[in-house]
Order: sequence, then structure tokens, then C-alpha cells
Amino acid sequence: MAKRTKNDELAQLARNVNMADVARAAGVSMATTSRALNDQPGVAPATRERVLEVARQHAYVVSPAASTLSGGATRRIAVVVPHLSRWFFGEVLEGIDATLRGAGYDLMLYRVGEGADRDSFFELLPARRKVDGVLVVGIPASEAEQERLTTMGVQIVAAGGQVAPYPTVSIDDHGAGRQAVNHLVNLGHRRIAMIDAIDPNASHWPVAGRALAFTEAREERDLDPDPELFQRVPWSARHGAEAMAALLALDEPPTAVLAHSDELAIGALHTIRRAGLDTPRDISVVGIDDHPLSEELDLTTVRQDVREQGRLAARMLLDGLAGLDQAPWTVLPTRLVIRGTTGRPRQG
Amino acid sequence: MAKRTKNDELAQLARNVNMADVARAAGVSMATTSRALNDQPGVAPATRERVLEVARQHAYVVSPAASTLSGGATRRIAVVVPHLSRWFFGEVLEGIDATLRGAGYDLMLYRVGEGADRDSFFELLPARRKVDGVLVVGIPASEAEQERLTTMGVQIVAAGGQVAPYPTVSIDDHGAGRQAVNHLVNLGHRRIAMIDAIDPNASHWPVAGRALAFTEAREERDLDPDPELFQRVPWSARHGAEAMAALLALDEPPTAVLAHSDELAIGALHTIRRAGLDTPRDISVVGIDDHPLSEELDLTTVRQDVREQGRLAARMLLDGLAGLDQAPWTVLPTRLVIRGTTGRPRQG
DNA sequence: CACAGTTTCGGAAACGTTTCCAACACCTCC
DNA sequence: GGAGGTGTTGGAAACGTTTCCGAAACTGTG
Repeated sequence: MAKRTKNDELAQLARNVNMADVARAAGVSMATTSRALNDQPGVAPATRERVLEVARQHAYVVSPAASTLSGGATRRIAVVVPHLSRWFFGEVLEGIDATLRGAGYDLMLYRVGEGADRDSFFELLPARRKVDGVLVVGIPASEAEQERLTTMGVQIVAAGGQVAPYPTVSIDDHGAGRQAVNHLVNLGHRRIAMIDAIDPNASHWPVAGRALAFTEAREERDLDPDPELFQRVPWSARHGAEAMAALLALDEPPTAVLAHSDELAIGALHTIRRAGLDTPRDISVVGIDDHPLSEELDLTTVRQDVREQGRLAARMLLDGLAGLDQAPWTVLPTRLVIRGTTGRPRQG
Repeated sequence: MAKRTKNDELAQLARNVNMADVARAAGVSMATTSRALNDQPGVAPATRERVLEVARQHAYVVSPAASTLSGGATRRIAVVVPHLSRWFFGEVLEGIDATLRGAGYDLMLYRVGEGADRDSFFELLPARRKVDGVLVVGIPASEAEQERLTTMGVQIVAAGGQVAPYPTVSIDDHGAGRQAVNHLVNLGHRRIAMIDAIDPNASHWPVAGRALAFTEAREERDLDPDPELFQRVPWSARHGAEAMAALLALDEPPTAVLAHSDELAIGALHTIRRAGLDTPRDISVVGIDDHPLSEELDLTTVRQDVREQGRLAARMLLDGLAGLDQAPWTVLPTRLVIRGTTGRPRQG
């Protein structure tokens, strides 16, 4: 009999149960059923219990389409990212997913690169009748695109990016750069290089955040102002390696290197190894991120809590949807993690 | 005047335009408007053009909720993954997203770990009225869970995983292991170790695919059968490093190591470095995946096209939705990429 | 018991699209 | 001209839920 009941239940899943079925079985109206299932006031506790039990027995799930059409809310959030296979975005998504899931929201993913996809997304905003809110992650959106986005008529929060006309979450990017460069200065380095990252998909990339901290420190702390020490390359370990090779080919190589991200730092480390040099004996390297591989590589780095950024961004969006107050701008601190790739400069 | 037109358009986006508005402006009925917008037959070309132009001028987008409620199709695909921040899943998602986007489908992301989330997902199948199909990626689903999934009444395709009662895409996992171990054998290695990966979230992890190829090769090719040479650890660079340390602590360390994935291999490489040893001079290392960092690390590895798996899986699902024939099981080949971490065993 | 206030309940309209089928228009052939 | 076939069009019903508002039931007080 147990086997037969299981089969009946399976068959019932295939034939979707509607609220009308639940109402009939519970002996109440559609309106009462809806109120009971949606935890709305105006239902006697005993009636509510009965309806919930009948719904459970029928394995009833609401029709999201009918619910949205009638009540307006989609209970879906769009997450817009420029890349999927890079660590940062996967990590943010972990935080976002957990928070949305906990609140009963679904996550719709939009990977928006360049060209037709991007034009289509920002021009017509096709997502606007599909979601209640949008989380924009690390998209180098132009001011026009940002403004366009606000016309969607949905809540927007940005993470991991730049100033925008909607609430944002980010790390103290400038502070992170500051921590890294100060660490090197305090070790005694004066000829310090930076390998900065540019987004291969962005049309321009102003000197801001981490890079700005570096250029400012050069002036304030009397560091070597050699422009050759400021390298800007597309992010990837390989480009980091190539930039490090260019730095090692200078008449006077730097004694320390600040890399925009751990991925660039990893590439730089391997160029150093291949050149027969070592950290921190011959040259110091510090990254930013604390990527999972950094601990294994013993890389000194500035840690940012990427997952927390995702959680916070989602939290802020949900608060906005619930009509609660939103902080317009939340900045997470970063923390210097000293490992084995930084030390005092070599004498002479 | 140009500024004023732009503002009118922006205001119009905020107030959603419905199909009734388009029909009225085009001077046709709702039925004709729907046919024209959906590329259905039974509309005169001139009428269709007129409707399309009016829709474009009004920046009309359909109400997905009304469309789904009326026509049944959601045009959404669920992608179910056990992790988000690991490279493999980001890479698969890139391929999936591109293919779904091209076909006009939206991607809904479900990260299903362990515990309540997982029970909820597989038990009640809440996604079943939300999507037209499901792509299951790298989920170590039990047979009961797989069977349960088929009761959703939607198309299902799996990628990067195991045998299932629905179409699947994977690499030739066994072949990949074979390529790696053969490469080492052909270099002359006989005392070969394997660092195998287990999913920290799975309750069991049978010796299959790559690991099976290793254990079979030991018997067929007369390799050293020492059971200490078969290490199984949770995937991560750190666990790879620890397993490598255990192997180096043996009375007679292996002359070569096959790692289940490049991440494990990277960890192993660093233990080797820290022990003052080098590849391939002292010991050979081969991984599987061709992770982006592997080229930079000069790691010999077996390459799998992860993004192509995503594309294929999505393609197969869309074909199923379109009523086309689906191959029940598609296997992608892998390719050995020889770099600098493998060489002949040291003499003596 | 009567009255007032509160809680619960149910019917019907609304939401915005899709699609079936009847009606009409047009064309071709005998 | 009439018959038959083809293409186009439009009205109405359906989809499954939510919510407004009137009616009924219940509770407490004098």
C-alpha cells in the first residue's frame, strides 16, 4: 500500500493541482484559501491549519504566472554580471543566492558582455516585466546606462563597482590599495611598481580606487615616480606574468610589486620564479582579494569578503522591496594578510 | 525638442504598455497583434510590419506572466549546481547562458547544497511551475533524487555528472584518466600515485571515471600496487597540498602523481616546491581540466572543454523543448596538453 | 435580548495574454 | 455567376491567482 500511495503522489505531481482544488477539498472559498496560504490576516486559525494541511497533502505549489498577473510581484531578482567564470563573480553569487533563497526569491542570471547583448539589455530593458529588482555586479556601466536602468521601475542595487544613482555595496577600494602600498613602504621599499587591471570589455578605465591609492602614495610618501613602474594590463594571470616580465626588464627593476588582484599577482609570481628569482628575497609581491589559491601560494594580500558583498547587496535590495530604509552606500573594510611574498628590500 | 522626446520615452517605460495599447494604435485586434508579435502565420505582411513598428515605438515588452498563464510556456530554464564559486561551474554557466540567451530563454539559477535547501528542492520540486526545463550540473544526485526530478513534468538534461534517467553531457572521464596515466607510464614511470577528489557535500563517492582508469591501469600495466599511492581528499588546492605531503612522506615517494583536477595539482605542486623539490626533475605531476592558471604554471594536464559542455547541454534541452530528437548521452573527448611538469623519472 | 464592534468568509472582477473558431474577403476555375 | 479554396481578421473564452467589498458570524457589554 505504501508503494501505491507513493505512485499516486507522483502521478499527482504531473497533473498540477490548483488552488481551486485545495479550496474544494478544504471546504472554503478561493479567497480564504489564498489568504491562508499567503499568511494574510482574516482567516480563523483552525481554517488556516486545515487549508495548509490540504495543500501539503496535494503537494500544491502556486502558479507563479497567475500569482504575478494578479498580484503584481514576480518574486524574482535579476543578477547582472559581465563574466561568469571568474572567481569574484562566482563568490558574489554564492552570497546573493543564499540571501535570496532565504527570502523566497528566485535568481535570474544575466551575463551581459559587449555588443548586441549589452545594447539589447540596456536599451529595451526586456527584464523589466520579469523581475522585482536588479543586482548589478561589477558592470562598468556608463552614466547613460545607469540612468537608463533606473527607468525600469524596479529596485536596483549595485555591488563591486562604481558610484551609481542607486544604492551600492563595495569594499573600500582605495583603502585596500592604501593598505597594500603602506605595507610595502613600511617594509622599506621605495621603488614600488603596480600592475593595474583594466576590463577587456570596458571602453575606458579611469585611475581610481586601488590604482589611485598607489599614485597618491607615490607623491605623499616620496616613492620613486618612474612612470614605467605603473603597468596596466587586462586582468588574467598571463597578463600579470607579462607585465612582471616588463618590470624585470627595466634598467632598475622594482624591489616590490603591488598587483591589482591576486590573479595578476599569481602571474607575476611565476615570472619571478622563471627568472630564477624569489619572493621575498629578491622582490616582494602583494595582491588584493585573498583568492582561494593565495593561501596555498603563501601570497601576501589584502582580503576582501566577496561573499559578504553579495549577501549585503541582496539584503539591501530585499529591504528596499519591503519598503524599509536602504543605506545608499555601504563600504566593507579590507584586511592585510601578511604571508610569505613580502619582506624587506634586498640591500644594495 | 530632442530632450523632451527622450523624457516622454522614459516616462513611457515606467508606465507599462500592454498589447491592447499596441493593438489600438495599430488599428487591429488583440488576436492579430499577438500573431504578428509572435511570428505566427495568418497575418498579412503589411499588417505585421505595422504592428511591429507600433510595438517598437511604444517600447512594448510582453507581460511574461500573462503570456505564461495563457500559453503555458515560461521560457525559463533552471540551472541547478552544487557550487558557484568553483571555476568549473562558472565556465559551464558561460556556455549555458550564451546558448539560452541566443534562443530567447532566461536562466534561473539554483544552488543546491546540503540540508534543508536540498531536501526542499528535491522533495517538493517548487521550481516545477516556474521553468520549462532543468539543467542539472555536477550534482551527485542519488537515484531517488533523479527519479523524483523526472516527475517535474519538464525537460531535463544533466552535465558534468553521472549516469541518469535523462539525457546527459559529459567528458570521457575514464578516457581522461587513461590519457593522463598513459602519459606517465609512457615516460617510464611505474610508481605512480593518484590524488583523487571527493565532493565534500556528497555522502559517498565511488571509484569511477578518472580514478577507475587509474586503478585499472595499475593492474593492466603492472604498476606499483601500493595502496598508499591512492589518496582521496576533498577538492581544493590545500587538500591537494596535504595529500602531496603525505605522498612525499612515504618510505619510497612516487615518481609521478596524477591529480583528479588542476586545482589539486596546483596544491601538490606547491608542496613539492616547499619541499625543495622540482618538476619534472624530481617528480612529475599531471592534472585534469586545463584550468586557466595551468598554462601559467606550465602544468601538464588533460584538457576538457567545459564551456562546450554547457553549450551542448543547453542545446540538447532546447531541442527537447522544440520536440526534436535528443541524443540520450553525449560524450566530449579530452586532450592531453604536455607542458613542463612531466618528464622521465629520475634515475636511481 | 439588543446593539455595536470585530473578525471571518465568499463572490466577482481584474490582471494581460493566447488561441479557437466563426465570419468575411479575395481569388481561381468551371 | 456560382462554387470551392485560401488567407486574414476579430470576439470571446480560458488561463489561475489576488483582492476589494459586502454579507454573515461571532463576541462583549449594558
